[in-house]
Amino acid sequence: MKAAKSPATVEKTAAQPAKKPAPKTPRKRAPVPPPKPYHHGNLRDSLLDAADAVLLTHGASGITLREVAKAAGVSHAAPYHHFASLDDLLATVAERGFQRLIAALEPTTRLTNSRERLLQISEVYVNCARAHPSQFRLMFGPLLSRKREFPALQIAAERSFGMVVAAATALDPRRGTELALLGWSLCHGLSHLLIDGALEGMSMPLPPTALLARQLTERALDGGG
Amino acid sequence: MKAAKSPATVEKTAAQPAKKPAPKTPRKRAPVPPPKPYHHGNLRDSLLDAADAVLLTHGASGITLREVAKAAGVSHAAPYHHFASLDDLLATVAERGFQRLIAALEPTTRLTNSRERLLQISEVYVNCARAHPSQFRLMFGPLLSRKREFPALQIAAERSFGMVVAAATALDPRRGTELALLGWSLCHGLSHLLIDGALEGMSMPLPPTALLARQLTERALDGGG
DNA sequence: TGTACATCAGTGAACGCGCGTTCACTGATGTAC
DNA sequence: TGTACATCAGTGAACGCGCGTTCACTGATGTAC
Repeated sequence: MKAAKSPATVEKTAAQPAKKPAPKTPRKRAPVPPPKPYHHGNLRDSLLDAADAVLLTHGASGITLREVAKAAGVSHAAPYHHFASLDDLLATVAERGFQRLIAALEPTTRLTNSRERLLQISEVYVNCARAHPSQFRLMFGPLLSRKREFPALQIAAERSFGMVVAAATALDPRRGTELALLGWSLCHGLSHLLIDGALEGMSMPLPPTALLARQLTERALDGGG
Repeated sequence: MKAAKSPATVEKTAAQPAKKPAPKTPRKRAPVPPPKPYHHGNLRDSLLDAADAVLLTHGASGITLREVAKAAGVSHAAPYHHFASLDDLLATVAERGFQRLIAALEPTTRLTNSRERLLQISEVYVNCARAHPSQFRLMFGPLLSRKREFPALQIAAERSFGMVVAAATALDPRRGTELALLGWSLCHGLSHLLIDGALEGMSMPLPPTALLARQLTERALDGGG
């Protein structure tokens, strides 16, 4: 890239002495138009980050190829050099969601108290869903049923569920799978009810949402009725 | 309505003696082109039924005003004489979904054993979701967060949750709401995991899906760990 | 170090499509007289 | 019972829009010599 081509640079070096010196602050605030190289360097990752941002701002239904490309600052045809299709991109976004969940669950593997481990997994799971609701919906959306077409998504999804099974099996070696499914269903349902607004305006006393996951899981472990 | 207007009736009574008797089967299979009156009579309900059918055949993402109108056999502008917008129609479809759930739950109210009542509610809930997965997704979709705009939807949703609360309160008068939320979350999450295909190909032994709801709820009531 | 050239990774125009919604219209219905 | 007329409930054309995807292109990069 030849810097001399930029008009802003030319103005600053050659033409500056001829100008009146007064208004220099606005010039310094935006010194040079963004470098904006023709080749992006790491557009694939940038597109995935942009997709996360679009999920936050536009919701799960507002995520389109064109919107993601716009958020990444490239033309809407550029993503096709990195993803075969919109579904391919979305499956990768979903996969990263599961990887984010796995990373958030990772600290719980160091807990030796199996019961506490399961309780913390519950908290993490629901907090994750509440922090990234649209990504959560995408992770369990229509693409999950087609996970055979997206092996990386399948592996990440299985691995995250495997962490729940491992904790449940540590607590109950004989019926760990069933206990895992109980805990997973409970947290998954609570997450959905919370992020879908099903509980809002229900005119009934509920504990603070931040405590719900632990509280309900405790009750399920201790016996509810 | 005047019965004499129907051509089918006329054929059967007056014109029958004059006809040759041989080929009567093809005539009777498709006796007359459909009456297709200009005025439908009960298009509003027909559109709602058509929407249910579209949900079954095209899934939750395939339900559009035009598709519903086509399924009902009318032009795509006709629904606007009965619904203010697509969202208005969809909110009514979702409301009918909750009403269907309420109707399915109704027999459980006659059970005197509170524990058995809660167990059957679990079964009915998950079976309902599995029987009508797309409708289930619509019921808890984006419109539910906007239930203030659709009072009938809000009332139906609250009433269905109220049935769970009533059963849970009968079992545990002190902490009924919490128990209801536990049971509801558990069944809601299990429903989602089942209909979204999250459990498929998970390479782990699971009990038959028809038994899962009761089994997991039993374990939550008795204590899981 | 320079040059020719293949390859990569962008651009922007264009494609066809289905969507929700609006509009002027028209056929059917119900009612007052 | 007939007739005039307002109202209702359809039709079909048209609107603008955003979508995923394709295409010919071009600027940038890397490599062989």
